[in-house]
Amino acid sequence: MAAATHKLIAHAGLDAATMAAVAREAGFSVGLVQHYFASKDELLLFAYKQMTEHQLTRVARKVAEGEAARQPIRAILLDCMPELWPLDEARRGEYRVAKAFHARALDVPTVAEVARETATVVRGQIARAVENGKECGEVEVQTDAERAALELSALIAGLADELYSEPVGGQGARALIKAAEAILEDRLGSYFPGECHHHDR
Amino acid sequence: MAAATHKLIAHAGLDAATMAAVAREAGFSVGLVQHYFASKDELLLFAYKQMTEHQLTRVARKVAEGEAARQPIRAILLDCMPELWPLDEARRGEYRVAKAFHARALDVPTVAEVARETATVVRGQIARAVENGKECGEVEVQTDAERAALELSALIAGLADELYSEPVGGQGARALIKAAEAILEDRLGSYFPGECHHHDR
DNA sequence: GGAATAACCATACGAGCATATGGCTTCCTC
DNA sequence: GAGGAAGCCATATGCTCGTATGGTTATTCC
Repeated sequence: MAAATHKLIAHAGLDAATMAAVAREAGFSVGLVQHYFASKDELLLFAYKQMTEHQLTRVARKVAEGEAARQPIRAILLDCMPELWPLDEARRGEYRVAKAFHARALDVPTVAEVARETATVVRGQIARAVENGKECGEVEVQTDAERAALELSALIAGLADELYSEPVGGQGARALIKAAEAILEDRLGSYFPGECHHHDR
Repeated sequence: MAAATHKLIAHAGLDAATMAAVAREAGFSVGLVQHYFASKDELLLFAYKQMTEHQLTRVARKVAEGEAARQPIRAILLDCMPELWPLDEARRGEYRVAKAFHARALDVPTVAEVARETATVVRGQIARAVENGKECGEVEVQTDAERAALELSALIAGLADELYSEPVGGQGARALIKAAEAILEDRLGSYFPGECHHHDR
């Protein structure tokens, strides 16, 4: 049911996600949707929460993989961040849903709460990565981790917007993606200039 | 009339900007609004266009002032960019309106066109500033101006999001603004490391 | 000065929506 | 096997919205 909601919003915006449309898309009746969700707001909020959870889970898995492979933190971050970019149709859909809810967050406090929370989590994880980088020698010790996390998370979000405007698959899109990746790499390089000095045991 | 629309959207979101509400807010009848705008879409698009025009005009004035005062390009950019940040109630309102339309742009091509165009203008102006910086010695000649503009515009947009989440006026807000300004200053510093070598005549 | 054009209004209409209501079935559980 | 909860549905209700309609009052221009 949340999947149907996601699909509708991704395809035609929040306004298209009516109770009737969700029910039809999910193959149920309107009444059943009401049976599980007391109101439309509840349904939307649930769908939104679930999507952000999925995103964060994917990122967490990538982090775990990177750590298992003993990759430097810089490389792990470089691998994770484009997970939030609209690089294929699935992630373009997520981007659209996220944007729709960001607008809704301006007026609906419960949505704003979720948006704020996920943003805080992302920034916190980046900040922790920078702190870890200090310990293992990738990051200079005087670096302000919070400030770095602020810049990096802002940059990711901003680049996502720029990337979305170019339709996927074209040559212009490929060039843009290259540019965005290069920017991210550069910026990560400026915050993580060193080599990890930990040795495999 | 566009002002009334702006006010409503800024205060309560796109959904609150109904024909009746706009008419009431502007002190006219619904019929008169219809007389000037063939459809609601037309009204919304006009209001959006006008707002972006206002923003770009303000920026252009700041640029002109900075050039008249022979300020270095880096300083002019540092002065202009926060113009798009939600630093006071007026600009918070503009931010909300812009966000609402960005979401709408996902589904309405005419809105997407305007959003895309203004984004292109902003990026183009930054790129031109970088090119100018090369000529006067502030920027290293091998710098990729398009890439720099991409990063800077993404950074501004991303930082705007981060800034908005903190309510204005608090101490947390002031700290965040400081941090955002510091980041922007740093980044401008990395793209504009030199001094202008032009002399006053 | 008269006709056409523009400014301006109240109200009607019809569609779409969220939600409420009252039901029917299935499946546990005591 | 009675009964009650949970799964499931069709339809009614009432509201809000964009737009259509048919006007009246100014203004302008020949």
